[in-house]
Amino acid sequence: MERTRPQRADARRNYDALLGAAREVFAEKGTEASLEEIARRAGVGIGTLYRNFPARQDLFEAVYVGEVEQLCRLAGEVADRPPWEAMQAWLRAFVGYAATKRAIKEALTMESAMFVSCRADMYAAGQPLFDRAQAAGAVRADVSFDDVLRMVSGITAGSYVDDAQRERVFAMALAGVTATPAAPHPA
Amino acid sequence: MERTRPQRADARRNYDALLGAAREVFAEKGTEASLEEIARRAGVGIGTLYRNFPARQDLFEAVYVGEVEQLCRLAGEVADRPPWEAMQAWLRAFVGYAATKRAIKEALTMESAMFVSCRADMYAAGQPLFDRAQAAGAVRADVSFDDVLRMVSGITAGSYVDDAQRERVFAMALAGVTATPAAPHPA
DNA sequence: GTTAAAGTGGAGGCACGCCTCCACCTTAGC
DNA sequence: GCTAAGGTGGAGGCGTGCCTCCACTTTAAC
Repeated sequence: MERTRPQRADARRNYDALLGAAREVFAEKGTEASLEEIARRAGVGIGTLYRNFPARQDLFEAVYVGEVEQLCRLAGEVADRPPWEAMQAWLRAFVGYAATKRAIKEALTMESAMFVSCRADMYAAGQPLFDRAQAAGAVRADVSFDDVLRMVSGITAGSYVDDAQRERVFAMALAGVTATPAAPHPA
Repeated sequence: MERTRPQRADARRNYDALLGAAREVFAEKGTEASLEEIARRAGVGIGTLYRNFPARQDLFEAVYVGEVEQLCRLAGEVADRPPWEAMQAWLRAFVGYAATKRAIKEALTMESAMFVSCRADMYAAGQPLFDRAQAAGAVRADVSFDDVLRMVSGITAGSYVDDAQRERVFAMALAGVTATPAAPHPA
């Protein structure tokens, strides 16, 4: 955000390459991914990575901030759609961001100042959509926004046979968000 | 199963200690946990671990086999309860086994012969409960047993504020299993 | 008690990731 | 073109995990 970027052209190119590589690698391997692999993939030396991002946390935060900003923006864009449709669209975006895909579960419990603040922004953006959907009766009354977000992260981080299954499972879980609390006991 | 156990008393003690430690450590750290930590926690040398379990896979399988057997046994025990109640009880047990808790997601896609066979046993045990619940109308018709298992593993592997939230989220997701496919669009 | 078979455990070689440091290369301003 | 400030990248020290190997210890059979 207010991170001072390197000035020289090559420096800036490297900075961007690192960010891109980090986005990819974090998406594939989670927060614990090797920094050397990120540097390799960005085509820069490990020293350059450390010059730009002294700690692993700094790199991950730089990626994460971008994702969160997009998510916040999206919340505004879908606000004029019907409550449940808007909520669903936002949740889909929430799981869609590659950088957070494998790391988002871990991110939900990280403690650094920037994480706490980003999480607050993200929740602030999504919560109104949730409240509206709940008020409209599209979401059961006994769950919180946080519950839904964690459920969705867990499901997304899981492994599936193919994307169709992932989508099917996601839809099934979403149905649980809308369903009435007491599960039916037919038979 | 037909694994030949060490004969000497101390050897057997060590074998059991290793299995117990592995169960704990795999539960906490997933399949990639450090074998040296397992040996440390079992109070034996790393050499002893390798004598009993030449490959990481062997150790994990030894733990996993035990869990799967219990799960298969349980399927028989709950079979006389109402369809949905039985299914639910079994799913709870499925997520409850500590050893697989963090590792189960990974285990679902492992390729070794023993994994494939264990998975087959586990599915064979759970599938009838599922089919019965589906036939009774307690489970929506457009999902498979595999879908549900993967959803449940994903949710279980997630992180939560406390156990109450984990339970709440699990229940919410289960409601999705029973709900009708078409999500309501009120308002 | 003796003894040989069984079992032990940790040192050590290897690989890899973390992070620091600095000799060298690039850039931009002149 | 020249040059110094800015930037680079990888060698190297450290830690940790993997796995092997074998001198030593323990067991149990006699």
